[in-house]
Amino acid sequence: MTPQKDITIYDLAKELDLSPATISRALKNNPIINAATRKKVMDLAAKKGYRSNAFASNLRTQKTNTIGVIVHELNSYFMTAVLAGIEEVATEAGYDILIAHSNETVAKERTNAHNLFNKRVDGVIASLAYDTEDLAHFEPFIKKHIPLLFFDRTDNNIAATQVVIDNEEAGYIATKHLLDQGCKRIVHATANLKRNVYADRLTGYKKALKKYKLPYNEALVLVNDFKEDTGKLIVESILTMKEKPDGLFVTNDFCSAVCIAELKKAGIKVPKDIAVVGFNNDVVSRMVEPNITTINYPGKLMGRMIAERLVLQLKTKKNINKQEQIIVPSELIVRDSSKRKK
Amino acid sequence: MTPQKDITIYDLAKELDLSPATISRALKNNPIINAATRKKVMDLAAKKGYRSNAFASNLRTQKTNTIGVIVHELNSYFMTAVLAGIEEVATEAGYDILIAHSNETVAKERTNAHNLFNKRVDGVIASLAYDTEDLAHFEPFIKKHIPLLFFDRTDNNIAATQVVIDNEEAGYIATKHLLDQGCKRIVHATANLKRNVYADRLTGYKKALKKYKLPYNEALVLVNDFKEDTGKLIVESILTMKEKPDGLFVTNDFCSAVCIAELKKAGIKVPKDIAVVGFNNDVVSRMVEPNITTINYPGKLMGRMIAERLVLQLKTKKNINKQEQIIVPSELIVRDSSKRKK
DNA sequence: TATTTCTTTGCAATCGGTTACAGAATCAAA
DNA sequence: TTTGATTCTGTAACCGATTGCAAAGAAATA
Repeated sequence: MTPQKDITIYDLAKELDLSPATISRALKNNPIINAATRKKVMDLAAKKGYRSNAFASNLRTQKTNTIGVIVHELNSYFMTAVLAGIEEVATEAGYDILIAHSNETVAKERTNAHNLFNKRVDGVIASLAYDTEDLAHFEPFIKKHIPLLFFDRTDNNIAATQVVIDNEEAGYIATKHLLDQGCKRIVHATANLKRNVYADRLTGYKKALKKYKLPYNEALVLVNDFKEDTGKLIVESILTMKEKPDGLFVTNDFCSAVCIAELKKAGIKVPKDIAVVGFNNDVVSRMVEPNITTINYPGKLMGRMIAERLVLQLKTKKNINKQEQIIVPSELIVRDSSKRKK
Repeated sequence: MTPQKDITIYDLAKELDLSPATISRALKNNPIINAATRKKVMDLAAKKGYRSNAFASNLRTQKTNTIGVIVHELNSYFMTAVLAGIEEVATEAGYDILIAHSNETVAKERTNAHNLFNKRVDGVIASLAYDTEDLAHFEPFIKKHIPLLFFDRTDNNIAATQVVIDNEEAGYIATKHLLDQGCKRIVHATANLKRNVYADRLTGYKKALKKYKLPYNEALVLVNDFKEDTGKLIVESILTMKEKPDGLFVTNDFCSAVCIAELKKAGIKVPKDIAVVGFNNDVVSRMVEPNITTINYPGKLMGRMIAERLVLQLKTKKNINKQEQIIVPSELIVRDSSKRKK
């Protein structure tokens, strides 16, 4: 029971009395090789269970056919959808993907970036962590002209293609919806305003208020992270407000679900007393009672689009690390958590 | 703006007038190299931004320092916790991890296994997909004496270390809890009985009934997958039963959450009319109303344990692909969805 | 038959790091 | 001063696939 040894092109060459060069060419369907020879090689390779040694190949060709993906989290419907989209396109184009998750911390994001750089991925797709401010760890890719693209959580201070939704518009629509339901005092619970997504949604929120000629009140904007007990904190804040709000726009479905549970515990009716809108259309938004009104955005499509851009950049060597923004559509899905009018 | 060229040990060697061999040794902290020389090399390497070429190294050493992890899904708290545990231990031991998700299908699991095999990972940790029956795609690892370990979703027909909870015991405890709450007619909603986890939980369910001298009624066991609308189907089945059940044991928290929502829609009170117990202690179990009684099991610990075994096997070359079972503790967490007694 | 062209295959260098073995240099002991 | 041990560094082969160039053989043309 000794371990099975790997078959190399040299083994095949010896057995067929050909040179390794011919074997190599035959295996890659190089038309310069005689069809009969090619078939012989292929057959023997299959029979012997030959598999190409990627290291040798990568070393020689200086390519890895691998795309690195850095995500800020894994545990969400949106992210799973994005990954699925990326995978589809990448696989079709002959690339493997390498997933690294930064778990919402720059520290891990930095490590992941270094790792992928050392693994010499051919391209990188990333969504920034919660607290990333300095993007220096992405510079090496740019210096080496390795395609680097961002989706969802991005930053305008880096030369890269980005695939995003129009967060300002989404924030505007969500807020407008609450206003249309008759809300006059809307709490906006969101996260780190250094992240584009949250900053833009806040801008949209402000814009909607302005449109309805309502004053912007900073005290109604609650900035937190979205840890598990953040919902509790938000509701506590709400409960201590002298003038009670009648609307709540949370930029995260998980958190809005917790908020709803906490509000109910406190005897506040949703949507009667407070209408609630979340963000992301996560599965949880359809699980809690009442179902949560939310912003849906197409994860899979975003994944596909960004992977397509990347593959195109790799094939054409054009537009690599050029600042460019692609906006995909998002939509408001109205459910019971915000319905106050017929 | 030409892309930055990579620095190699040859570049460093030339600049320091040393041989590549010395550079290689110095960079790996080989004590045979004079401390002063080593420092010189290290300093220059840092200054020049040298990074080792893993392909060259892997090619020569026939090792990748990479562990492949195949998970059946990504989008759950449990899985994220397991991955975090694996990552901690792996990183500490100098291994990278490579995540592949099979999205609950054998087809992708097979592809992933082949991919990891071709990437020549040093070891593999896997949790089986929903419909995996034939395990042939894992055989290549065993043939090559590459450590292969399973967690959670496993199979007894393959020679591998497995880290699991005592699913039979968990099923027993969950059922017993419902019986203790006065339930007499308990529906067991579960999934593919070919998967150990579901089969064992059913055994536990049966055992509890027997203990309480209640008859086992096959009509009360509903086998489905756990797609998004499965909860709806389960509740529909329940609604059509002539004798209404008073207990529901679902082996998945997401699904049990949907069930609760659907039951409520149908005017059935939880836990008064039907007491519900889920499985996994997913975040959602604390989000829905009432909070769901569930079985908690330690994802991070499982991740750490299995990675520790793997690292040990890699270091010692012992116990590779030996059938062995490690059981980690699980516990019932009682919440409102099942509480009918004080 | 001689010459040219085309097809097919082989030679050998290359990618960058590792390591067994040899050899040089230093120092201590005889 | 010689010998032996010790410490440090270098030489060169190797891992396996790729590819520019040379060359052999076959076929076509003169």
